[in-house]
Formats: sequence, structure tokens, C-alpha cells
Amino acid sequence: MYGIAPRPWGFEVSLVRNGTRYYRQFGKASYGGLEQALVQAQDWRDAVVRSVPPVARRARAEKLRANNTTGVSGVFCQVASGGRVRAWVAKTYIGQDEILRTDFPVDSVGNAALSLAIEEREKQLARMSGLARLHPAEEAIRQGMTVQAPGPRTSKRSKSEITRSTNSSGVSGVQFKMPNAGHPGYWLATTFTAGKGSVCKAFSVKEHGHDMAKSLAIAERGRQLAQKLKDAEQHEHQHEHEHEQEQAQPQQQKQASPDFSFQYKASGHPARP
DNA sequence: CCCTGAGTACGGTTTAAGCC
DNA sequence: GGCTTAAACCGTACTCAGGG
Repeated sequence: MYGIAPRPWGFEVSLVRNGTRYYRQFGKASYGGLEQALVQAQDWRDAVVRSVPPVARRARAEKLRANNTTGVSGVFCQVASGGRVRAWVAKTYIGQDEILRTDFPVDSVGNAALSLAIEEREKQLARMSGLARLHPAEEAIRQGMTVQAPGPRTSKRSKSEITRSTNSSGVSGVQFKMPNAGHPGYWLATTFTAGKGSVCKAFSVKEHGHDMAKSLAIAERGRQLAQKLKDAEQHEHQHEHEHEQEQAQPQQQKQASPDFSFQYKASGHPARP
């Protein structure tokens, strides 16, 4: 379950790499059950771990910290109580049981102390290897040691494909309406499109009979969804055309896997519009 | 046509590991 | 010992189907 947090509605995957957050939610409603949600959350986490390895330990060690005063990471000075520099020190963390440290006291080596410390730090860094150890599971995943859950993967459903717990018809976007008692009622197909509002069409029970009216409404809902998809594609092409000169970056396609288009900086988010 | 709420997208806060 | 950052945690906003 490394990097995966259970949620009332499914699972949440969250990993951070060099300030970039890789985050995705896997709801049971979108993936056809809790089991599929978890399996696909794990697939996705493994893909992130494999394709975005952590920084090399050495690279991270060499990155200058805000409080560094020497311009060389791992090299600092030891100041005596009077404010006098007592020694220059090279120190490197290899592991919990191995911390390299050499002091170069100014008293014994004089002005060469600083350059000796820098030289020593370089030697210490040569003994540092591998990637940042973020979590024991990381290495196993990268080596392919984890057991990939077998079996098929259901594709993610769009919102309009999700049948809600409160749905009465069994088909999303299709409902039975009865304006008043005594009215034979009608089946209604409704589809919402952002910025355009809803389209709906009614099929009266009086005219078609109950079952026929229902299947006509279901077929109509299918047409509405197809039209919505077509409009969205058209809009996308138009958009691409408008910006073809300024943006050479290809859009992430739906089938490109894994899809990391959701990544964003872990801090400094712009405010919502 | 408008309100409600399920589902989830987003982004900030807290915790704790890692390192200087 | 103290600081930085990765990971976990959590609250809120948003979208759109359901329903009156």
C-alpha cells in the first residue's frame, strides 16, 4: 500500500518527486468496484515509481542548502566560543551506521584547512552511491519485484457513464417522470454539457408503451452522449488550430500510458480563477 | 429551470524521515 | 540539534445527473 491511501470512495495515490506531486484518485464508482480501484491505483503508482526515479543520493547531497556558508556542500566551519574559526570540517552521511567526518584544525594545518576540507569532502562523496532511499518499497517496485496483480483492467468510466446509487432507471441520464397522479408518465433522456446547458427529450408512455418509451429514451441518451463527444472533439480541434503557431507541445493523448498530465508543483499554487 | 448531492479534482496542512 | 522535504492527511470547490 506504499503511496496509496484508502478513502471512503476508493483510493488515493500521492507521490512527490523533486517538488512535483504525482497524484491521482481511484474511485470505486469510476473503476467498477473497490478491487479494480486498488489494482489500478497500484498499477499507476508502480508506473510513476519506475518512470520517475528519485534523485541520486550524491546529487541531493551536493545541492547547496540555504544555510550553506562555504559554497561547498558538506563543508562547514567550527567556531570557537570567541568567534574564532577553530577548524574546517568535511562531513558526509553515508548511512545510519556510517557517517564520515574529518576535522582540519586551523592550529595544526593553518590556511590550508579549508581547501583540505573541500578535498576531503570530494573523497567522501565518491563513496556515496545509489538513489535517495524514500521507502523500502521503492526499490522493489523499480526492480519489478512486486507482484503485478493479474487479470484484466476495466477502463475508467466517464462521469456520464457512472450510474449513481440514487439512479432509478439503471441507465445514467435516463429517468421516469410522472407530472401528477393519473398521468401515464414519460421517460426522459437528459445530457448536460458544460457551457451549453442540458438537452433533453421525452418519450411518452401513452404513445409508445412503458417498455418501448424507456428503450427509446435509452437510445436517445446514447445519441446525446455521442453528440456531446463530437462537439468536444470539434472544440478541441478548433482550439488546436488557434494555437498551432505558439504551442509546439503535443497534447497528452488518452491512450498514452501512464498519463502524468495531472502533475503539478507541490507548492506555490496559483489561486483559482 | 433550479436546487441537491454523489463523486472527485484540487490544493493546503501535518507528520515524520532524512540529512547537514 | 535543527532544518528540509517526502508522504500522509484533510478540507473545500467543482461538475453534472437526479429530482421536484
